[in-house]
Amino acid sequence: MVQKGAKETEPKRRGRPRGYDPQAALARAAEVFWKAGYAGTSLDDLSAATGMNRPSLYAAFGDKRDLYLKTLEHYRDESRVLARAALADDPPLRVLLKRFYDKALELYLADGPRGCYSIGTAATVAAVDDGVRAFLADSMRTTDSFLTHQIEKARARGELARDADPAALGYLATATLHTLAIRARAGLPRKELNALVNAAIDVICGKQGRRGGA
Amino acid sequence: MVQKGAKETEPKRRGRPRGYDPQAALARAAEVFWKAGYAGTSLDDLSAATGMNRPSLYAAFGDKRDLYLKTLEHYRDESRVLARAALADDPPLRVLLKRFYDKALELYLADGPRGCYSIGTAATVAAVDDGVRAFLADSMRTTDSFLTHQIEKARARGELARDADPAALGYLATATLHTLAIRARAGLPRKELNALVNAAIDVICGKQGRRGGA
DNA sequence: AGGATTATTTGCGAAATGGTACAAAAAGGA
DNA sequence: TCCTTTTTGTACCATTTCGCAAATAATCCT
Repeated sequence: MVQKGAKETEPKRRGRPRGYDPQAALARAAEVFWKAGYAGTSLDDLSAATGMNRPSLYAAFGDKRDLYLKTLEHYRDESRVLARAALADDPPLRVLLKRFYDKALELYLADGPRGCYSIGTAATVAAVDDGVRAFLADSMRTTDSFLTHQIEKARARGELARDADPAALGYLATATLHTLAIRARAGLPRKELNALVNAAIDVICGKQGRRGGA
Repeated sequence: MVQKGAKETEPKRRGRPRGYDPQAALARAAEVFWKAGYAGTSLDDLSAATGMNRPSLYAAFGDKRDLYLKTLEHYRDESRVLARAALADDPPLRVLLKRFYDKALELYLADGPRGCYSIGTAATVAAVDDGVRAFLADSMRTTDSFLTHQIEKARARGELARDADPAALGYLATATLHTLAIRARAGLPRKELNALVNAAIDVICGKQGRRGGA
């Protein structure tokens, strides 16, 4: 029988070979959607970005909406990899959050001030498309849970005040990510975004409102 | 000479009278842009919403982008009225913030889960339109300043710890507004949004991380 | 009454958009 | 070699989109 997961034993597919890599095509498509949003991106734009003609895009990914949803999932999966990387050596909360936000900012500023793909584009579509709305809602709840869980761990390890409320701080940690996403897209300078990151970390980690030096 | 500002002495305008009120038309236009975003809203949609034919829309407001920018300004002006109303009787910071966020949520949920007009639609356009980006950046800085200023006042009045940092807390207060805007648009239930408001207020006003009831 | 001014209406045009049918290309298998 | 399968390419379609020209309507002014 066919061995799944072993690339070198994959049987030769009949028919003409694909001229594209699905993951690479999704990443290319996301790049153009990231700039102009869903409605502002045409099939010609997507075709040019992926190097695939329109019938090929349809055959590979379905219609425009299907493709967009797949790019959102692709972005979510890539973002999770980044989040997990921040946990690699089980760092203190302050270090974890700094890494997390810095990684996010790298992503949000990688190709000019594009901000977060999900918030920058899916928020607009969410009001008129239930599938996109569900994706966005899920995405936010996942972020809440991730950050709240890290804050709980930190409190249990004595890094936070005993009466710190992880749910409340988790909300604020997610709110920080969201505001960074929008501010990055609005072109605010990296220096301001860094200041915001440091401020948020100080508040969340218990140096509330202290005037902290870098 | 003509008396400006006195409506009853305004001279009769020559020519055919207008069949629309500019402010009402802007509000109607904003309603449709609010749902589908800038690129997802057609001139036919705007025409139907405002009751004005397309040439009239062009004559009154300019092209589609001009109209959109005018609706953003209209929304900004209306929002400022709401913010000032929260200040009417110079309340303590906790009361002010509660009012501010509650008013925002009323606006964000007034016609189903539409969220904030500016963040829900302008963020997407910002990446490809410098005018919209500038509007969004300005808008966020104005909110920062407003909230930071209120926090400074509260600290001066002894409502906050003496070492509270208004700039840091101001950022978090704005971040809270932004996350509410996105969550509302993503259809998260009002109950969750209320919980987030209460959590943020507790952290900002100095009951950091306490597990608060109701 | 006629002219000037301003607003609305009708109809149109060029271009763009999302999607599809079908032929051709490129492979595996008998 | 021929058949089957999968993918790509070409051409096309119906509809939508944004913007505009010109005629008409509704007012004020002389």
